Amino acid sequence: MPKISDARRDARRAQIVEAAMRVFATKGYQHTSMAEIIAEAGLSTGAVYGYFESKRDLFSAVARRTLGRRNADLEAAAAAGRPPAPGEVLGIVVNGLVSEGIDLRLLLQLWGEATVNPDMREVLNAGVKVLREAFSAALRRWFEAHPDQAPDGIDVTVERLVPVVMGIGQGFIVQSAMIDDFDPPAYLESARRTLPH
Amino acid sequence: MPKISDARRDARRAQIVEAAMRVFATKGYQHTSMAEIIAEAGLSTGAVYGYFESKRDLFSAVARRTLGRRNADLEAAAAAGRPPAPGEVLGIVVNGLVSEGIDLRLLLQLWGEATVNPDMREVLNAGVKVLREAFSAALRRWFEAHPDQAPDGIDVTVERLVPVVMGIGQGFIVQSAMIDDFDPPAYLESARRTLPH
DNA sequence: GTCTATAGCAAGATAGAC
DNA sequence: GTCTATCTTGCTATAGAC
Repeated sequence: MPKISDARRDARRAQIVEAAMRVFATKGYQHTSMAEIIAEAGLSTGAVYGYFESKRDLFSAVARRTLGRRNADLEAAAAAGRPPAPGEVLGIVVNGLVSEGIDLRLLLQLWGEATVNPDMREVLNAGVKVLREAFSAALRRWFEAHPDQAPDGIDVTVERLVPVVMGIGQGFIVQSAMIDDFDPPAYLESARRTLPH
Repeated sequence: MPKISDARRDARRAQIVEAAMRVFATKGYQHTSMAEIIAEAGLSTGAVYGYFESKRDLFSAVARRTLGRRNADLEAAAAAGRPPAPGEVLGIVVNGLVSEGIDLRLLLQLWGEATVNPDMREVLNAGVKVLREAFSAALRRWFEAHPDQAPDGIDVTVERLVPVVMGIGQGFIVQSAMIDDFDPPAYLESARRTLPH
């Protein structure tokens, strides 16, 4: 029996998650204290702990949110008109991240944490699985329209290609977060040329 | 004026760095305490702090060492007989990492730390710059032997391709460290097919 | 549900003997 | 140069009032 309306509860959760994302992005997960998130959200310790039982739990909510949105982008793209080529599919996801204002450094921190924290790893694996399906669906649509590009069969080709497309996307994130003179459009353009098109 | 021989000093430093790498890899940089590294190295607090002034400094030594070795692999490959194709160049670097027993999770943690720690970021940028040159040299050799694959000119093609090749490598590291059912040989094989060959 | 105050703990780094 | 002992700081999470 919730003592406040679901809507109000969800709004509070969103308020806290968004505050956490801002602080995590600038200071990093590990270097962010609960006190900072609490201050950014404009709430009190007790209030925040009423919604999230630990810093880890909060981070995992951030991960779920981000992965869910990317998945939605891909499904929208798969449902739209002309099927995008592999490089364009990649562009959709990456640009979705960027245009939503997600600091890509946050993703690197998320991955780093997952290497060490089994809970986090599980959250990411579940999310990646869904994302991989969405990538597969999007690529399959394109290869069905261009069967000459898949001499070994569409299913085999798609299954083979998906990890590399995702890998190029992960490379984008790594370089974008880490390299001073990284050139995002040039990277994506080169990915487009390299992947089947 | 060193009070012990340079050789002995270097050996101690290596001993400490190697112990740190082992602990960082299994527990993660952030979750590793100096006490653990010190125990793993079989030394005392004072001894370790005599060689590295902070945990961060130690981590930065780990980064320098790892990047330096990869660079050496690539230079060796570039100097060897038949120039390897882009996908093979990638394989050389990745397999170098793996066969040296480097836990790839360590690299993700390294990147995560670099997003937040300017000193670390600088170390990595310097290393990546060197590594990028080595990649460029290796790819250039191959395109010089296969100019038909570079219709826009070798220099342009190489410069365009290097970030994506590195990106695919970074994707390998991310997926390898994070995804439960990742298949490394299949990934590398697919990369070989996707890149010019 | 939200607040303030603080318990309780872990960890990085230092001091000083040998 | 290396050791042991410990100081100091900063943080997560809880307790209890409103």
